Amino acid sequence: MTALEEYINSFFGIIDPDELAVIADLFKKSSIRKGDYLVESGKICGQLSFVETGLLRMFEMTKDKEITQWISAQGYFSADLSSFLFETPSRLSIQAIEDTEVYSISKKDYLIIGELVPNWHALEKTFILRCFIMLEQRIWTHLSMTAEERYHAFFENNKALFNKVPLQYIASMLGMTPETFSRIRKKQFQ
Amino acid sequence: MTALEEYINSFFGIIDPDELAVIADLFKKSSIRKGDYLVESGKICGQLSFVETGLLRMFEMTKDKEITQWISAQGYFSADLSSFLFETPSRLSIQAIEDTEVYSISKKDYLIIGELVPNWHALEKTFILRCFIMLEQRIWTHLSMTAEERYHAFFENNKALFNKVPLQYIASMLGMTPETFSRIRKKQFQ
DNA sequence: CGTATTTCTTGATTTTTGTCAAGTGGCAGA
DNA sequence: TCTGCCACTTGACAAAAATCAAGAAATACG
Repeated sequence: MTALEEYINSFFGIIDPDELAVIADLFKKSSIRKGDYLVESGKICGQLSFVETGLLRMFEMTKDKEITQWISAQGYFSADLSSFLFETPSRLSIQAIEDTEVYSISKKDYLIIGELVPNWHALEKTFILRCFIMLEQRIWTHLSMTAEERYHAFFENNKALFNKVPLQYIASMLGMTPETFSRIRKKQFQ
Repeated sequence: MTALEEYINSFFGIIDPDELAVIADLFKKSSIRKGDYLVESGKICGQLSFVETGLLRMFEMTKDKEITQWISAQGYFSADLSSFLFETPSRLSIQAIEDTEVYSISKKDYLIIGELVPNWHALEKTFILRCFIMLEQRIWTHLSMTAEERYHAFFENNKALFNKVPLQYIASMLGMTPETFSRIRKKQFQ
């Protein structure tokens, strides 16, 4: 199984190998230079992408600052799901934190999958539902944990990110300032 | 259009009237006494329900307290979506805050819809995606707002709830203590 | 290399929020 | 009507987190 096929399997559920090959074939590889955008706020998110190498950051502007919503590393997908599926303007921007390679599928090709794979709607439902569950989990961390607890929970599951991503982005994604993040960090190592 | 049909339409998207009638017919009305449970944590959530009258509260236990995740009033659905769709044990409990009437569909009947309504999978996708978007919006309030701002944002859109729901539940749902909630409230009215 | 820029850290302080404890008021049931 | 819960409020205090300002470290780049 190729790397891309594994990524797809991990989000859409187990797929028949032949069908999986058909689906994977509709994804096209492309590169995004550090600082460039995969999706720009206000435009329609026209593709669903899986990260092969590099890092993507989803963020949204407030009046006075950017708020990072999510960071996608290898094996994760990146897209504004509601913009991609409903074809509405994206509120989020997606930018490459470093040079990044992605496998992307266009909306047109995404719709073709439905014709090629009999069981596609069930897989698609699984995919969206898994995204929903991830967000439920994340809301839970905000309702039940302090900033420090959110830090540790995230650190345990994403140690690799801490060497590669500007920490201010992780701080923002966890709902705290860079200063608070830095102080929690200091405590952790002394 | 019946009330139930309107509730369904508002979450699943516009549905052909004949199909809508077929779907609505699979929902059965039932009553839940104040304090009784629609879903119990650890068991599988076996139905998807729309509230006709009354109030339901979704909550989850931590070591030392209950955290309210959501309150469903008239027109809203209530279920542990991932438990209902994946048939996994529910982490949440759903309890009636007051005597409540719901229209519920069992998992068995829910699956039958797929056979009766050709376009059902698209509607179902819309439904889950809308739930996803609601959670995205909610995470945004935790990343970008203070407790006081969350209070006001919620108050503006849910004024009616404030007369009917024990305020401690709303406080919990917004991620603050009852005391903080009470103080913000006091400021609001003086 | 060295310099500029960005990112991260640290300290001092303020603001926000939580905790603990006591008190008020309503409301249901004996 | 009285009693005993609940839910809510309030005050005093503690803890958590944000802000502001300065400096250190890392990184990018000529």
